[in-house]
Amino acid sequence: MQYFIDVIIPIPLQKLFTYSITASESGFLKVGMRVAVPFGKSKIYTGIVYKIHENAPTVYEAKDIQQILDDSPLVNEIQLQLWQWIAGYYMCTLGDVMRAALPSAFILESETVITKNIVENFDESILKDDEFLVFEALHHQSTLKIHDISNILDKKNVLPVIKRLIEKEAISVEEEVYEKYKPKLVRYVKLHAKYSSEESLSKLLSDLQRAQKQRQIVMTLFMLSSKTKKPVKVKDLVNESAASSAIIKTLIDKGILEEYHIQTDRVVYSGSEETEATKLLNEYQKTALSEIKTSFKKQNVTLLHGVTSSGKTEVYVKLIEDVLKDGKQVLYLLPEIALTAQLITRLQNYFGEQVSIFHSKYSTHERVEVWNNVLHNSAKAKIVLGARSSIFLPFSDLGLIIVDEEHEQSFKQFDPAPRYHARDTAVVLANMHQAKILLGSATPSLESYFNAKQNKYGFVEITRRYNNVLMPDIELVDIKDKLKKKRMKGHFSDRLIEEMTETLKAGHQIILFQNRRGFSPIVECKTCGHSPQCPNCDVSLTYHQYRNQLRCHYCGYNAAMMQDCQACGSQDLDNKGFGTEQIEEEVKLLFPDNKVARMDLDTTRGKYGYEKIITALEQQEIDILVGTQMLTKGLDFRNVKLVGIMNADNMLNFPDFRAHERSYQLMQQVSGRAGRTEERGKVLIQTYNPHHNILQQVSTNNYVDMFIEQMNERFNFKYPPVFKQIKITLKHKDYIRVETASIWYAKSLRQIFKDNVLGPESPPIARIRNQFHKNILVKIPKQQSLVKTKEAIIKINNSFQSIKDFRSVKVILNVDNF
DNA sequence: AGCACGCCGACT
DNA sequence: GTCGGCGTGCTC
Repeated sequence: MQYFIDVIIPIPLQKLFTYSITASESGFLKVGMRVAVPFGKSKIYTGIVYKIHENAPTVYEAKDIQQILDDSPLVNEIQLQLWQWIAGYYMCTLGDVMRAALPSAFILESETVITKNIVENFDESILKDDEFLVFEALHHQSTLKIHDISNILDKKNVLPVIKRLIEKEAISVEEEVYEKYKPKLVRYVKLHAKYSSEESLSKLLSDLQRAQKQRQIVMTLFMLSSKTKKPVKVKDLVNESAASSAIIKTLIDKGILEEYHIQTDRVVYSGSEETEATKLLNEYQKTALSEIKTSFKKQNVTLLHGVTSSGKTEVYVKLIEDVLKDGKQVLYLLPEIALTAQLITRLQNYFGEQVSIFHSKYSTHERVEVWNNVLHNSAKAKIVLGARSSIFLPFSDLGLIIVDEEHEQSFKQFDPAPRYHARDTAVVLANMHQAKILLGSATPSLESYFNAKQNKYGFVEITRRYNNVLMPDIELVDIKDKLKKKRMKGHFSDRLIEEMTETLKAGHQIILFQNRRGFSPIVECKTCGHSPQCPNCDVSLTYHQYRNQLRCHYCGYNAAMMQDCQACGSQDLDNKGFGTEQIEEEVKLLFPDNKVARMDLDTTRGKYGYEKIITALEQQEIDILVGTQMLTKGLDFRNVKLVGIMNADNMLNFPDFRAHERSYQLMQQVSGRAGRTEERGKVLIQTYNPHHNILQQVSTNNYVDMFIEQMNERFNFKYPPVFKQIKITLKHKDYIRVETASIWYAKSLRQIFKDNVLGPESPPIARIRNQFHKNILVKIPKQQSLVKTKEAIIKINNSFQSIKDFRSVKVILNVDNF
């Protein structure tokens, strides 16, 4: 009997690959284990066992696997089921999903290792110069990597050289696979066992009379171990005795000390051992909690619509407590940026070391440890607090998923496939586990609210803020009118300056929101009208004053700011539009006595850049904070009393069918930062169009009106959530080619979907990173089968790929188009 | 996606 | 004449 396995390989290919295994391997291997398999001429990849069977492939010879990498499955059956769902729903391959799901340390790669052949009297004269350099290097170093050879020869393509050396039998190559994850070992020392008796110890100490330093270390070690009754780390010993590690090494070499290693977790909970009792809920929270529980009896999914600062987190905490009592796991999903120290500490105070954190700022080693803790259902990972990718962790017994800030678009992965939405995937995951899932937001997405209204989801509301603080007072300021009456100072209306002055006088803090970073998005020559463009993208370059640079926000291109116009040489340059930098500068001029800070992508680059600003604001070292939408994410600043939105129009006019919904959410969320304790907060929104419906709805905090009106639009224009949609983007560096390709694609789609195909259209930014884009939209009515629609699109896509002129055109399928 | 094979321009 | 550019095709 022959045995085979079907394997998922982390490459974007539709099919699984079949390898042959021995009978004993078939007895050992289980679905979900990793195997290293040879692929192509020389590569070795990590694959996940998907199926074990006995059906020999007919049209090719299956290769043998190279080795088995696990002794128990790394991925469980539910996960594989979820992967399958993601690949199907989001139209990508299992390989794409595997790449996104596994921490990269689990995906081993092979590396070519070059060694010298042992040949007597090798004739070096047959080698050419570069070949000799490599050969010579192997005298000093037993093995070389491809990368090393690139360095030695100082060129990129070194394969021909290696090939010639192999032909001349000077060297040989081998593929080496290695584990990327290394458990963290901490070095400990103890006194050698032979000094365990009093007698031998005192002899040792007298022997060391002449080596005071060494004696000192032995004494310190003695002191430390009797004080803590725990093993002593080398690091602690060094610190405590103020000795160099060289002396410790001497002692180890002399056989006086003995060193040993203990495997340690990288992520260690450092809080106190005791956990706090959870807070008592107020009556609104209590009602919400019991309503959620009732709703969970009927439905797995419930939407919690709680106004900003209504204390949703406390409600989540109570729900988590219940689930933990049943011994089940909890997943708490948050947008990356809202995953702040504030919230983490809060949860750790309640649940201690049962909380694990999982997000992209964590190193791959730390992620492996969280993965393993979840896989073994360890007590350290009963609650996982994480960003979107934590839906891929190997949960075996999930009882509850919480998706906080459920409206956040960052739950949708954009660039590499799988382009999944973590909230929607979490709903599917919860169903697979028979778990409950709670979606929470102060400004729910139309999708979720619609589902709740259709009774697809349960629905619970909290309409009061915690401590009965009033919702902020929102005032719209007409800047068109202010301009006419000459009541603007730069980008500040007299009203805003007035309120700011008053707030500062009362000792409170201010947040100013401007949804654009940099100093000004367009630099224009006043003489000839020329403005510098990005050489790779169809956008104007944004001027960044702090580095005196022009930068492209799409590809990262940058250049020094020029002194005069590059087209006509005029020195009369003008800045059009404004960003956070410019606002910061104007504030500094208007309020020279107050501390101003800025929070955007540019000031939060470093690992703790973000945290630093938040802490400074909390400790009231900052009076006025200027920032982009980063400011909106669930932060709790007690002393902020005024929020200013510098310009509401640029977000409202954004060319996207969700722009109005997003503007509402954004403004409502920023407004929510004002007056979170006792006193009522104030919000000023500056706009050219104060009669805009969205602004009216924001100022009256009328979510339902916004929902009804937007749903009408979505209905009229056949947009989600009324219709489903799939966006198809084609990219190529040659404009003519994408254009012909997209016309062909749209025509084929129209043959099946008729009027429900839109485009092809060039997006507002037609070229990014030297690639021209074309979009085609397929609208899918509710009654039309989603599965069949996707099948038809895949069929068209396959025919498209088989046309050789189109093969170089990149196609991106974006399901749901968030 | 890699990576090899294969066919044409710019350098010794 | 070679080096190296990227179009084309395959990977169990």
